[in-house]
Amino acid sequence: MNISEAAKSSGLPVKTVRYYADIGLVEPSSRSDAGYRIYNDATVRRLSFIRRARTFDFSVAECRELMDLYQNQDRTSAEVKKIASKRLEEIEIKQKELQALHDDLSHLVKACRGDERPDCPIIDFLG
Amino acid sequence: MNISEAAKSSGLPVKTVRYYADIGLVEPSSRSDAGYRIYNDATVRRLSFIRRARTFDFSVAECRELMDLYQNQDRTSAEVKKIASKRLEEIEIKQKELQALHDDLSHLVKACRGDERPDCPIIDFLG
DNA sequence: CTTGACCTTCCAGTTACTGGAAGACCTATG
DNA sequence: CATAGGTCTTCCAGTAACTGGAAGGTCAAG
Repeated sequence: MNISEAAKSSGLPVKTVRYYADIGLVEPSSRSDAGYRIYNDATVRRLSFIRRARTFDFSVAECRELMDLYQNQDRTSAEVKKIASKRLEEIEIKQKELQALHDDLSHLVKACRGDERPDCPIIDFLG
Repeated sequence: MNISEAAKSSGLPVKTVRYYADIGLVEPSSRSDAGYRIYNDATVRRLSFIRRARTFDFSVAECRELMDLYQNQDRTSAEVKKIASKRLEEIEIKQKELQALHDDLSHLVKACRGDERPDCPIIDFLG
């Protein structure tokens, strides 16, 4: 598989696949004579793994950590759960912040008449 | 007010106040003979304005836009409401995504025993 | 053989800061 | 008046995770 096939198959942009190779996160299984990156099923699986983990908001550093666990036969599920739980906590904090943001802003938008006159509670609040 | 007082009063880090001056978002009202940035009540209000807007997830570019509206006497509340409403929609989309993320991940974390054994539904799912 | 799509590397830019170094300045104390 | 330590300045570099683009090599079809 060349890079565009691997990209399509893993659901990542080509640029990102190349980037992951550059930073040593997922290296191609080999190179063609012309220097083209070649991916096999295993490496594409890793790319998919990363893509999924990224949709879960795992940082690339955490992905690297997870990859190590993924490939390590001796790891315990406790190690994995620890990382995932930490991520979950962070997501929950984010959710609360976003909710507060939403409540305040929606309150202000509702209070703003949105007509031609310049007085507006959003601006009053912000200023 | 020197920069650290302005920072404290506006609730922003000193570095950020300096940064906002650099990018021309909020310039100090003047400079001392020694070149120190001097802020007055009006400029500090603008800093607070930006800080609030940023907590609402407005980008700096959007803050600039809001600042223009704020300082332009002829702006209508409709313009301001339009920008804020757009932002609110984005926040709602983000909330949905974050909720989905949370549901999936919490499901996995619950399903993972987190013990000494290597089998782990989180890894199974990601891989 | 040519055309056009695809591949390579490398460099720069994105967002909104943040950290740190080098050096000027300001304030308080002995 | 000297000095110590805190604050200010500018400038440079780095962050995260890509993304865009230029210059040039490669490959498959017609």
